[in-house]
Amino acid sequence: MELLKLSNQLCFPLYALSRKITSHYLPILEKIGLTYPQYLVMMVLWEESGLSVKELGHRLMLDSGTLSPLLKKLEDREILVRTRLKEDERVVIISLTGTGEKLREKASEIPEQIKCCLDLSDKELRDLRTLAAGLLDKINKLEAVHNN
Amino acid sequence: MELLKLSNQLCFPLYALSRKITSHYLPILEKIGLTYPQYLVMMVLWEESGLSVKELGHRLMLDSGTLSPLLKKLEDREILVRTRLKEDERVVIISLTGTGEKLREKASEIPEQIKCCLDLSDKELRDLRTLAAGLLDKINKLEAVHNN
DNA sequence: TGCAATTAAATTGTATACAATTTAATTTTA
DNA sequence: TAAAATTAAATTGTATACAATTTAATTGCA
Repeated sequence: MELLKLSNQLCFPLYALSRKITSHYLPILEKIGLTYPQYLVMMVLWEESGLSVKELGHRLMLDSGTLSPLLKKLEDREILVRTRLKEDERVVIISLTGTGEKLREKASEIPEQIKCCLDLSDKELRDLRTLAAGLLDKINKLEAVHNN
Repeated sequence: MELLKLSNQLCFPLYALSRKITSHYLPILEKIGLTYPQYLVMMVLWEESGLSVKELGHRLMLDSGTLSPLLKKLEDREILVRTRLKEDERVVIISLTGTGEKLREKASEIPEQIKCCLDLSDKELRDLRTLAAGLLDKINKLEAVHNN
């Protein structure tokens, strides 16, 4: 097998598919005024508000270089607030405002809309999610070992 | 199932996994002085030099907004050249220079190194590639229909 | 033919990603 | 306990992505 062929790479289909799926979110997310990474941040915060930037970054696998400006934009729009933790002033806590909480209702239709517009079967979605989540997990564990 | 939970999304594991895998390429690609998207461009050109920007964009699913500055950087480093097509001056043809061709030899070890550092089994790699490539194909066909 | 529509790249503007550095606060330790 | 090490965010700098616009060339059609 010609290893340097694009079609034989794992990385390319994954990279292209990820971007493609993201692009399907755009017109839908536009209606509630969020970008795709902003939507991911909001999903985490809808599950649990009041997380630190570090914890948010851990769950999304994003660093403060990406999150800081993104969170600032959401704060400007009064979707969330940033508060320094009293006990440790280094830590910034991200909490949803009423506006941010309310956005959840508007977002509740999104997963269904995406599934529909991608026209993938339940099985395809599930298989890919399981496989991707599994590998992600494995890579993360590998990195954890490597860092200790 | 709580549809708005991050763990139940397809999009997130795919997005995170794609970035994670890309990040594993970085230290390896650094040695030959390429970024990840630049490496993808080079893989296409090593297979077939002399493509138009449009065709390159089609194969990589990237538009000229992304490719133009990227190609300019590679041209500055004399890895490729851009030539206007005589028969149609709108078209820019991208051709590898000797330097660009030679880079292939340096890159030939990369797929093996990646496979090794990701520590994924052949089966995992193959399954994910097949599934991702399949879905990508399906989505592309869907879009093709939609645009006609 | 001549001008409107189309097309291919490039450019512009906005929003990530992420490495590396900086800043400020907290811990550790000599 | 005071300086050194560590930590959490923010900032800086570089490189994508991609929508939208612009520019220049080519086609199509009235």
